Amino acid sequence: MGKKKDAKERILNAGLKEFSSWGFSGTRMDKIASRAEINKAMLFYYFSSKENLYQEVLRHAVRKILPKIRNIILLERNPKGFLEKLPEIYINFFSENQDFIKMIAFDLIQRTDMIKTTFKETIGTEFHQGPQMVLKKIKKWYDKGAISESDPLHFMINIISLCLFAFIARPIIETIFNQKIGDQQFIQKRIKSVINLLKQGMLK
Amino acid sequence: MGKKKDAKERILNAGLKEFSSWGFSGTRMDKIASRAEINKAMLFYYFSSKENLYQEVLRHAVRKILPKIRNIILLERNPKGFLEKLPEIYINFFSENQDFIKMIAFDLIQRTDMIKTTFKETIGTEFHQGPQMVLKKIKKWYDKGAISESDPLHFMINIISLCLFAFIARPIIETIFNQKIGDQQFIQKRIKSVINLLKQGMLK
DNA sequence: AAATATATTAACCATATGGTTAAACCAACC
DNA sequence: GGTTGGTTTAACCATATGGTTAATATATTT
Repeated sequence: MGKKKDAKERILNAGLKEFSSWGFSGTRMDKIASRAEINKAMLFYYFSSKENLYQEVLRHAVRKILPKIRNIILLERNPKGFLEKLPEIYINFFSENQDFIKMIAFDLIQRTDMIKTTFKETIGTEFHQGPQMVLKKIKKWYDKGAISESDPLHFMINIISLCLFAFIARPIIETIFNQKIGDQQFIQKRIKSVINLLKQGMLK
Repeated sequence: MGKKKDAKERILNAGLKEFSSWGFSGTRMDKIASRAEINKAMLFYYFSSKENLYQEVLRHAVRKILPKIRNIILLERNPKGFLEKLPEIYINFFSENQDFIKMIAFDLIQRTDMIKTTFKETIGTEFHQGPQMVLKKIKKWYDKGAISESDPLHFMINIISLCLFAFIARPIIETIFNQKIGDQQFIQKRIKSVINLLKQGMLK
């Protein structure tokens, strides 16, 4: 096999790179083909359309993150552990998968319906009632007096915002504040800062 | 005048709407034209190219937010006041200018060089050494023992993340957690939650 | 009112782009 | 060695799209 079955995989990788750099409409099929070092017709042979290739790439990527967070988010029974472990996992994953993040970010803005569908599909099959269960768990923590944020939704938004945003807004942050982001030092500091803020700010 | 000078303004508005919905390459000049209710040739008559129109729209939008935050960010001498006032201004502005946010968000991902230039231009002329001064001010607060976050950059990233992210990630948050965002109730709660978290988490 | 400058339009153009096709290639099996 | 089924390619195609042009309408100036 070797070369043969590689093609599909190479296309998916090239697709991720291109789509995450240029968005759906900015991406050219020719460029994906040349990046994957195959003839353009192969794209359509394996994936039938740009739209479809895009969805496959997205699915492929979404499936990568879910298993990583599922265990923490569902199994952790203690708010302190939750606020210590989740940011580290999120931030490390995001900093290691910036293409993925960019692609998601594009969808957040532009192709909202599609990403809703993709997430529903993927969450539906692999994640079940996850999100609702998490909200319930957080509510219980509040009722027991373990945390100070009364609204579970904002509790979660706070965490995700602090972990993700820096990696989306990276270029502008670098420009405005004239500092480099993305090296290991920044990431470690980011993890620390987020965990400190969350624990001190939401734990009782 | 009336109808006449309107055209340019109408084009800029239509441009903002279209560019923020579809990104640069996803936006069609014809659609901008029809939204602005003018002939397509007018776009090129006034703005000479898509690229140029895009930049004008972006500049137009960036200039709107800077004055709003400048005073707070430069004049506020007290960390408590800073953390109370900034989130409210940010979140209200973002929730009222979602097109603007979306357009910026596109640039953050896709056209990083351009947004760097635009910001440098606009900040350069209208904002001066603002960002550096803010970082210095925050450093002083830390040295005086008024705040617990030692890194001024992360201090600022924390604030902006918490204020902005929800409005970018809105569709996916709504999907995952099955809740509606964007109505007045959510915004008020968001402001409260952010201010609480920031004060409790970063003030000493 | 004539002349001049500005605004507006319909019809075009060149090229880029997603997608197709028909033929060739190649491995495995008989 | 030939047949079969998947894989790969070069050459095409139809259409969409950014951009142009030349003529016309509308103000503005003299």
